[in-house]
Amino acid sequence: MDDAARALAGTSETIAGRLAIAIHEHRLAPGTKLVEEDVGDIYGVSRTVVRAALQKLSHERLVTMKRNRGAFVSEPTIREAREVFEARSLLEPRTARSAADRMTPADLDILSRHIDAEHAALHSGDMGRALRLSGLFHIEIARIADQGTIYNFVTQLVAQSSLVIALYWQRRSALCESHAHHALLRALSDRDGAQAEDLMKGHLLDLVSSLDLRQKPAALKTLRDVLLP
Amino acid sequence: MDDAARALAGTSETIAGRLAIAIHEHRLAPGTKLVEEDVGDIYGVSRTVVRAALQKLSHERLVTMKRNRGAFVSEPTIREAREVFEARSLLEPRTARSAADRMTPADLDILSRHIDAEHAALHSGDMGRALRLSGLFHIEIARIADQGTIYNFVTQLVAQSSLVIALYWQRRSALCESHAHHALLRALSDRDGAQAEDLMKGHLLDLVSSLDLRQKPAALKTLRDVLLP
DNA sequence: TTGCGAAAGATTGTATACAATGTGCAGCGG
DNA sequence: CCGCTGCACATTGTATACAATCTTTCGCAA
Repeated sequence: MDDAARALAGTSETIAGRLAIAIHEHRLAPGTKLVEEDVGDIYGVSRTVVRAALQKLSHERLVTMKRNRGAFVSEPTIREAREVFEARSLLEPRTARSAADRMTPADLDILSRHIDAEHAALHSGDMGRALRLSGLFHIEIARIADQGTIYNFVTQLVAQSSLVIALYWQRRSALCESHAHHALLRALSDRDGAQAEDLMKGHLLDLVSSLDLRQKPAALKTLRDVLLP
Repeated sequence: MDDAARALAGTSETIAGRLAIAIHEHRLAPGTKLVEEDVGDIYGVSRTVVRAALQKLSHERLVTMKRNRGAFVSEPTIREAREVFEARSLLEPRTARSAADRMTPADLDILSRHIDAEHAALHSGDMGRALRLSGLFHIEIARIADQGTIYNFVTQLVAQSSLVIALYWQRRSALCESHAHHALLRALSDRDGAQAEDLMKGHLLDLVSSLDLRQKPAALKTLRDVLLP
C-alpha cells in the first residue's frame, strides 16, 4: 500500500460505502471478484478492515461471500429479483403515504434537487450516477416518512435493485422513469397521501415490467449456466 | 480457551446463531456487554471469529457496536420498538396471505408442531423458549410464503421484537397470544388468504398494545437517562 | 494432442501481536 | 471531604504471520 492510499484510509464503514457506491453506479459489475488484498491496497488498509467491509456488504446482499473462494459482487437470480420488488411493493407505497403526511418545505427542496441532479446526470450521459440518484430518491422518501427500520430495508432493497437493473434491464424503456418521480413529488408536496401511495405502487410495477425477468439474458449466461444444471 | 471449548468451535455463523438464540430467549439481557475475548474463550475461537459474529449480529441490530467501547446487546428505544412493529405490519399480513395460498400438508404439520412446542414450553414455565418458538412461528409463515427477501426481513424483525418484549412487555396479558396463532393456523390450513391477512394484522396490533410504549419503564431507566438529557 | 495428477502459486481463514483508546483507581491538592 | 490529575489496567482496532483451501500450471503418459 502506498502513501497516497494510506492517506485516504478510513474505517470499514467508509470502505463499504465506497464499494457500495461503485456497485450502485455499475462501475463494479455483478460477478466481479473483490480480492481482499487488492481492495486493501487501494484504500490503504489491511485485509482485516477490508473483510469487515465485505462482511457488511454481504449482509446487505450486495456482495456474496463464498467460503474459501472469496467475495463477489452479487448476481441476483430472476427469482431474487422478483422477491426484491415484491418486498419493495409491500414497503414503499405505504411509506410514501406516510411521507406525504410529513413533508416539510425543506424535504421538498431536497427531493427537487435530487430530481434535477438525476436529470443532469442523464443528459450528461452518466447513467450510473443517474441510477444512483434515482435510488436515492426512493431512500429519501423513506427518510421523510421517519421510519428508521423501513428506511434501512428500503436502502438495502434499492441497492439490490441496482444489481437487478444491471442484470435484467432491457433497453427499450430508456425514458428512465423521471416522469414518475415528478408525479410522486407533486403528490408528496400536495400532501396527498393516497395519491402518493398509488403512484409509488404504479411506479414499482412499471420498474418491474421494464425488466426482462422471463429468463436470464443470453449475453450474461455463462457456459456453466447453460450446460451444468 | 480449554479443550472442551475448542471442541465446539464453529464458524462465526454458528457463534452468531448461538448468541442470537441466547438473546432471543432472554438469557442475554439488553445492555449486556459482550467482551470479545470472553466470548472467544467460551466457544474456543479467537477474537477474529467472535468479531465477525458480533458484526453480523450488529447488522441485524441485535447487537450495537460502539467504537472503541465494545459490543452490547441492543436496547431498542420506544421509537425503535414502534418502528419495528410498523415494518412488521407492512410485511407480515400480506405475507400471511401468500402463505395461505401455498400451504402444503407438510407446512401444516410444521406449524402445528411449533404451536404444540410453544404450549409445552409455556406450561413448563420456560418463557424464553416459548417466546423464541412464538417468533419462529412468524418466521415459518414467511418461509411458507416462499419470499426469501421478506423472510430475511421478518427474521430480523422478530429478533428485534424479542428485545422489545424484553424491555417493554407488561405483565397483564400473560395469555401469550397462543389463541392468535391457533386462529392463524386455521385460516392458513383453510387456505383463506384474506382471513389470514386480517388475523395477522390484528395479531400484530395486539402485540403492540400488550407493550408499554408510553415511556421507558422506571426500573430500566438509568440515572443517565433521567438526568442527562 | 488429450487427459490426468501433483506441485507451485494465489487467496482466504484464523490466530496472535502490537497500537490506540477507554476505564477506573490512587494519590494529591484544595 | 470533594474533585482533579495521571498512571495502570482492560478492551478494542489494526496489522501481520501462519495454516487451510482452492486454482492454475506443468509434466508425463496414453
